[in-house]
Amino acid sequence: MIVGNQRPGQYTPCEQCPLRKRPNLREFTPDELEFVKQFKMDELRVESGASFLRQGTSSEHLYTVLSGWAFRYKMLDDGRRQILNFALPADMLGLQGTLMKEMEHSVEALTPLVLCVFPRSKLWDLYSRFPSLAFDITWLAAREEQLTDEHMVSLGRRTALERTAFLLLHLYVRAEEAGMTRNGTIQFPFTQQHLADALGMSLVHTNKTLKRLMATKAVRWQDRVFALADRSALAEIAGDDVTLQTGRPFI
Amino acid sequence: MIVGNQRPGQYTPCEQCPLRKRPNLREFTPDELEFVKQFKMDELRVESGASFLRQGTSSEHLYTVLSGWAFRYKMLDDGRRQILNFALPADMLGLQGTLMKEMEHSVEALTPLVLCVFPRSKLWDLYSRFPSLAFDITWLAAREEQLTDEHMVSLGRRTALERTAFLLLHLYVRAEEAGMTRNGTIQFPFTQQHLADALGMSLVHTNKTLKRLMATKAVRWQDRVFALADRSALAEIAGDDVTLQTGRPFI
DNA sequence: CGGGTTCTTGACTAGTTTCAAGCAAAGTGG
DNA sequence: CCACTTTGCTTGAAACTAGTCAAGAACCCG
Repeated sequence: MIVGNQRPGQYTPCEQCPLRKRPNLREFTPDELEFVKQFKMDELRVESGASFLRQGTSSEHLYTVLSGWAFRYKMLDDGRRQILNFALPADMLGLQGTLMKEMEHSVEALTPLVLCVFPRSKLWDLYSRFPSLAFDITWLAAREEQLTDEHMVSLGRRTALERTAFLLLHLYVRAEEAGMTRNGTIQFPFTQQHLADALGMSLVHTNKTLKRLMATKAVRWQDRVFALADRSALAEIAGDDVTLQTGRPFI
Repeated sequence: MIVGNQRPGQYTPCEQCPLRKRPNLREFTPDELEFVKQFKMDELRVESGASFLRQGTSSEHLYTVLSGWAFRYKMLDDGRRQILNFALPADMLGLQGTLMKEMEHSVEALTPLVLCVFPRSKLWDLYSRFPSLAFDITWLAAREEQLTDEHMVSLGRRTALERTAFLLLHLYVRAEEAGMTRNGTIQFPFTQQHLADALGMSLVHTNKTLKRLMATKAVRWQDRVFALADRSALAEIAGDDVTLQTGRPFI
């Protein structure tokens, strides 16, 4: 695990934040931008496969994903793992660890990850001086819950095929919003084991379900490249289409 | 469904809020109390079985449970239901509906329910003038997510017996914190169908799993009365004990 | 005293996991 | 540069878990 900013030359100033250019994100006022600029204390690069937040520890920092993929997960004592959600650029991580006594989940990088680091100590300052930003943080927390609620329906009540279709569609749509797709195609960085741990199924059954799904021609997924061939067919199989909140904030 | 305060004589002024007496809850400052008092616009009584928040609608209000049980749930088109979480006194409901365009889940009363009603329109006021309360709302959102994360592990990775044991223990502990238990005993207001929908299992299988669990003598549950006979045995079966955050806020 | 809801049980079926083995691609080290 | 190992994907068979169907018992309410 790499701690701290290893390449100071590549530090991204908030004025030039690449996330700012994305259409779906709400604008900062000049005041907010000025505050966020000094709220950001560092940039952290994490190599893929490293867990930079761990269940049972308290985190001094709050993070926003600048680039790359991560996932939140929980482990049981005997090694069973449940992936709770994936994190993409503009998503916030570690809020629980700064508000609560300790984190109850871990976060691992799926790809090389660049994170903006915010100190817990200035969070109070943010809440006092920028209620609009405080609002945004609450919004992000509520959205994260909305995503996990939806995933919970999959785990509890959708069939293996439905839930696999739904998760792939969900991830595709989020990646699309993050501008990571090209011609209905995206490089998914996870393995079938990750998918299995997210879907609450065994690896073998996930593999067979994936085959079954690909037999419908709605999607293709080979060599880590995923192609959404027929969205409405996939949504049909999933039993529901995926819509994301528009005009979302980030910090 | 009963709308508005039907019995004005029973309106609970915030100074005399019964939740305030509970040990685990954080205190308000006099200023905060004064604000909350005028933030509370009404008291709502809902009869059991009524859904007072519905997925697909936007809610003008935010609620805090004063007394009674409720549950958050989502329905699929064909009638499958997933219960996401239960709500007890001091829990906040409807935050998603006030922050987002619309609710993505519904909430139904399990018992006659009394709710404090807060208008969305004054939420901005709260964030501007009382950062401490804004912090509390974020805290409550983060906690709700923590609870659903844990439940998600159950649905995805715990066996039927483990997840049943865990949910019962979880509900008992929360009810205990809310002062609703007596001598290791509590009146649970839900049916096996509710439990099944929370556990992501069929009614029949839930019933059989419950029998199996009761055969261990760790718990008893008859005629809606639940008795935690041996907590450590139950925690052992669940694979994990339940601990709640201490010093929680409420509004 | 019905009629409805909830709980219970057994038998059967469908879905899922586990076990085991093989293959391909990528990475490692002499 | 070529064995060798590791990782990820794939497949079939057997064992187990959970769902569906069906029916009866217990209880509550009006």
